[in-house]
Amino acid sequence: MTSELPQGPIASTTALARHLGLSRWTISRVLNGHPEVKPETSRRVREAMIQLGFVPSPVGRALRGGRTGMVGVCFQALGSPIVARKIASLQRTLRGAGFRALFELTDGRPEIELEVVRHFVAMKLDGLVLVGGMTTENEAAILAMLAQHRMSAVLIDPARELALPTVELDREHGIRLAFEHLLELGHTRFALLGIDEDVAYGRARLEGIRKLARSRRLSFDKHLVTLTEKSPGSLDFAYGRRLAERYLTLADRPRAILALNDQVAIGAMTRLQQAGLSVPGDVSLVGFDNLEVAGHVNPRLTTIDQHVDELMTHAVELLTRQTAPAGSEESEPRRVVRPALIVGESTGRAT
Amino acid sequence: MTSELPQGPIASTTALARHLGLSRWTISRVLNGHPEVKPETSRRVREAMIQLGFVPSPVGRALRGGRTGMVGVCFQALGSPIVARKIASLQRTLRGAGFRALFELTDGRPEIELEVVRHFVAMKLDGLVLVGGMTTENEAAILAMLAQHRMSAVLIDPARELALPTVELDREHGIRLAFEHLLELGHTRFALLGIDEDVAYGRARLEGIRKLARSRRLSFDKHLVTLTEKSPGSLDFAYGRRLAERYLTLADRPRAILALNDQVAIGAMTRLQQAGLSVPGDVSLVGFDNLEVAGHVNPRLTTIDQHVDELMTHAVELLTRQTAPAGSEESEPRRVVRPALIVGESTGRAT
DNA sequence: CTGAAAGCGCTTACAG
DNA sequence: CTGAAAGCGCTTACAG
Repeated sequence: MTSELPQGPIASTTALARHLGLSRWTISRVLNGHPEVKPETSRRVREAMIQLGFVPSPVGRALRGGRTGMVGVCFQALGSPIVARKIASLQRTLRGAGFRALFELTDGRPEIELEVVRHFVAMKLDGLVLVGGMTTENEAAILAMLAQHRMSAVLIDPARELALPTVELDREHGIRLAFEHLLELGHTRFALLGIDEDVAYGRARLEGIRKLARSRRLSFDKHLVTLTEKSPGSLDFAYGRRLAERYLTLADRPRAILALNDQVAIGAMTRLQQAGLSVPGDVSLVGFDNLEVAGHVNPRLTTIDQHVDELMTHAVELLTRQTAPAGSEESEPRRVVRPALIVGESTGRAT
Repeated sequence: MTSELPQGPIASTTALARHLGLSRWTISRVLNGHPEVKPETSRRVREAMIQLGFVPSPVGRALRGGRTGMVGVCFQALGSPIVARKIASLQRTLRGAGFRALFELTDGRPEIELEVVRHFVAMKLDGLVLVGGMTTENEAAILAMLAQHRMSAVLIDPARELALPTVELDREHGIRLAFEHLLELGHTRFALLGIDEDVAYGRARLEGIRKLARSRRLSFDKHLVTLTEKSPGSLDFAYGRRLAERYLTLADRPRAILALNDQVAIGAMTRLQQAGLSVPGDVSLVGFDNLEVAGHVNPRLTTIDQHVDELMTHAVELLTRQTAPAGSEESEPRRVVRPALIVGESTGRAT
C-alpha cells in the first residue's frame, strides 16, 4: 500500500500505466473486465484508479468502439411537472444501472428531433430512450439510423406504436379507473375536458371510456360532452380555465368532469370555484398524473398516478437487455405499466 | 448541381472527401472555418454536408482537441417546476448559440457532483454551466480541475460567491419588492415561512428584509416571526402546509406572510383556507418564483418573477465570451438580474 | 490553396 | 498472463 505520488496529473491510461509500472494495454484490459489479467494486477489497477480519481476518457472509448456508459434521452418538451419527474426518475435509474444520461429537448419540432438523434448516434452512445415516442415525420429516418448503427433504443409511453422495444402506460386502464370511480358515485353524465382524438394519448383514453360506456349501456352522445379546442397550445392551467368557461355556458351541465391532466383539472377547478360552484358539491372533477400540487389544492384532486418509477425501471431493463449481447432474438419486447387511481376530495356523490 | 449518389453511408470526413473527390483535410478545414479554402470548394462541401445530412463526429473532434459544440449543465435537483423552466430555457438559449446541452442532476450529493464534473471535463466539452453553484465540499477540487483543463464555466444563481463568472439573481432586491408591497398595503407585522439562514438563498433575503426594516424603523424581533424547520426535506407544498399549521398556533398572528417560494406559499394558503381563514381578507401572502400554477389558484398568488430567460441569456453570453480567445483578461465577470414583483390577489390592505 | 504526417485516448485483434 | 500494432474520426502543424 506504499502508493507513491504520481509525477503529474493522471489523465490517460498511458499515464496510469507508467505510474504503476505496467503497460497501458493492461490497464485497458482491467477496464474492460478481460479475464486474462492477474488478479493481483487487476486489484492494484482498480485501487490506483479510485485513489487517483482516474476516469478513462469516454471520448477515447467511444472512438474505438467500446462502451461509453452514456445513454441519450430525448424529450418532446418540459412544460409539465410530470416530465420533470420523469427526467429525474430516469436519471436516477440510469445512474443506478451504471449509465450516465444525456438529455435533449426537441420542443416537439421534427427537425430538432432528427438533429438530436443524429447527434446521439454520432456520439456512439450505448443506447437511446425516447420519451413520448417520435414525430411521424422522422419515423422512417430514425428507425433506419438506429438499425444502421445498431443502436439500441427504448420508447417510453409513445403516442403511436413503433417497431422498437416499448414501455407503455396503460392509459385506457387509467381513464377507466377514473370513469368507474365516478359511476360508482352515481354519476351518469360526464364532461371531457381536453380529451379528444387529436391530443396525444387522447385516442387511448376515449377508447377506454367508450368500451366502459358500452358495457354500462351509456350512450356516448347522450351522456358525454367533449370540450376541447382545435389548437390549444400548452395543455396547462390556462387551457383548463378556458375549457371551464365553455363548460359554464352549457345548458345542461354534466355533474362530473374528466380532465386531460392535473393542470387542466386545477385550472378548471379554480375557474369553477370563482363562478360560485362547489367542488365536489356541484361538480366532481378528476385529473391525470398525480402531480404534487394535486394534493395541495382545495379540495385535494382525485387523479391517476402514472407510476413513473416503474416506467423508468422497465425502460432501463429493456435497454440493458439490448445492450447485452444475448437475448437479441426476442423482437420488440413490450412492457405495460398500469396506472393507479388516487382518490382525493374533488369527487363526490351525484345527488 | 449534378450530385451523384454516394456509394455507401457518408459517416466520416474521409467518406465525404472521397465522395466529393477531395482530401479529408480539406473537409476538416471547411468544418473549422479556415480561410485558406477556395470559396467554390467550401461551398461544395457545405452543400454536400446538408444534402447528405453529414455531421462530423463530435467524438473525433473532442479527442483531437477541437471544439465539440457541447456544453455540460449541472443541476442540484429537479424537484421544483422553476428548475424545469430553467432547464428548458437554458437548452433553448444554448441551441440558439449553436451549442448542444448535456444535463446532469446531482441530487445535491457532493460525490455525484464531483463525478459529474469529472465526466464533463473528460468529455472535453466546450464549457460548463453550474446552476445553483456547487457544494462546499467540492469547491477546491472542482476549481482546480477547471483550471487544469482550462475549461470555461459559468455559475447561475449560486448560493455562495465563487471565483468564476457568475450570473446572479438579486434575491435581496426581490424580497424587498415583496416587503415594500406589503408595507404599502399597511402591514406592520410579518411571518417568514421557510426563510432562514440555513436554507439556500435564505441569507440574501433576510439581509434584504433587515435593511428595509431598519430603514422603516421596524424592529426585526418585534415585527417579524420566522417559522422554519431544521431539516425540512423538500421545500415544497407539504412544507408550506406544515409551516402554516405552526402559524395557526401563534398567539398573535401577523397578518402578512412572506414564503420561501410559490410551493410553500400555495401549500400554506391551502391549509389556511381549510382552517377558515380568508386570503387576503385575514392574511396576505407572497410567494417567490412566479410558477405557472401561482396564477391558477384561488386567489391568484402575489409573487416574484425570476426572469429566467434573462438569467440564461447572460449565462450563455458569459460562456461564449470565455470560449472566444479574446476577452480572457477580464477576470470573473458578474451579471446581476433583478427579479420583478407580480401582483396577484393574495395580498390586500391591512385593516 | 491542398496534400500527407502525427497524434488525441482508447480497444481489439495478434504475437509472444 | 502481458507487450506492441493498428486504427476509430478528427485537427493542427508542416510541406509543397
